[in-house]
Amino acid sequence: MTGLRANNLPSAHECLAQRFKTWSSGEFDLTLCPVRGILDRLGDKWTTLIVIVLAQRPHRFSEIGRAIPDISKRMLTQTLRDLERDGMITRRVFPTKPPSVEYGLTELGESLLEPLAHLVTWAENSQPKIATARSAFDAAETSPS
Amino acid sequence: MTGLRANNLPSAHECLAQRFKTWSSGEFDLTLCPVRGILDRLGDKWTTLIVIVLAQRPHRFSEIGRAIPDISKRMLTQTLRDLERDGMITRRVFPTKPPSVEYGLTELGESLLEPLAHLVTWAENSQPKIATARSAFDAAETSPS
DNA sequence: CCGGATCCTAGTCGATACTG
DNA sequence: CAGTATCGACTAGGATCCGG
Repeated sequence: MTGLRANNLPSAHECLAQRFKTWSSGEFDLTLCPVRGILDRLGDKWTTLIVIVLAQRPHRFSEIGRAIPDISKRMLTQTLRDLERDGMITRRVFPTKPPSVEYGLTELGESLLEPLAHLVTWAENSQPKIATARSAFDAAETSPS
Repeated sequence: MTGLRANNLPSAHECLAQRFKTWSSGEFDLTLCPVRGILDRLGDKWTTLIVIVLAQRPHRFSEIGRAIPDISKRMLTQTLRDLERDGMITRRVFPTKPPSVEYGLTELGESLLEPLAHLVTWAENSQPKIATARSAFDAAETSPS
């Protein structure tokens, strides 16, 4: 009864519902769910942007900074280290003078691109609707009656 | 040369690369990119969880709270209002006594489920790899030489 | 039962200055 | 060039009290 339809595109509904039931059944604690940690990472201000930049080709430290104008060196360093720690990017140091460092995606990092592209596409397509809903909501707020 | 293969699944690489080139070409400012705002929303601590909960069926206020044990009323209220403002969820008030409110996904909200399910699936599948990479990285840090 | 208002803490991020 | 260190502003988020 819980079988997903194999040939057809199963509704995202079912997919997520199944997953959620698994999570919330038994004593699986949502609080400790590792997926949450990962999603939090993706949600932070810079990770996704850096991944997208590196998706094109490996970049050097300052190159990334130029591609993302409003990131500070501090955040760039920190986010890169987090991504490296999670095995999403590689860090190659060339002992040239002055030294140069090149960052690139690992296989794991590249495997993120596909779901990420889906999400970005959705965001682009939905952006007008969201903007509309938002202004409608705000208008209703400011003129209640 | 830049044509995407139409019949085959185009690599996420190309998809994102195209998108990024569009973004960074001309004077399109990444800072103002509306997609960033949307991704930030998804990344905050509670929105995704609430959307997943509501994906199963409409819920009442306290029901959501019980499904997500470690959320405070404050954050629940705030996140729900943000989602409502963005047109992702509906809010129906029943003038019963005591009053009850039911939240449910709109079409727009449901359209998010699919890309979200992709991402969650990816996160679950990649979680072991990430854990491995993380412990390897930490081990290398604590014993440098 | 639903949620608004207020207070307060803890983490996050940016700017700046400094090292190798 | 590629970071590290320190400080300070900002803000997300939890606790609590209150009203409908």
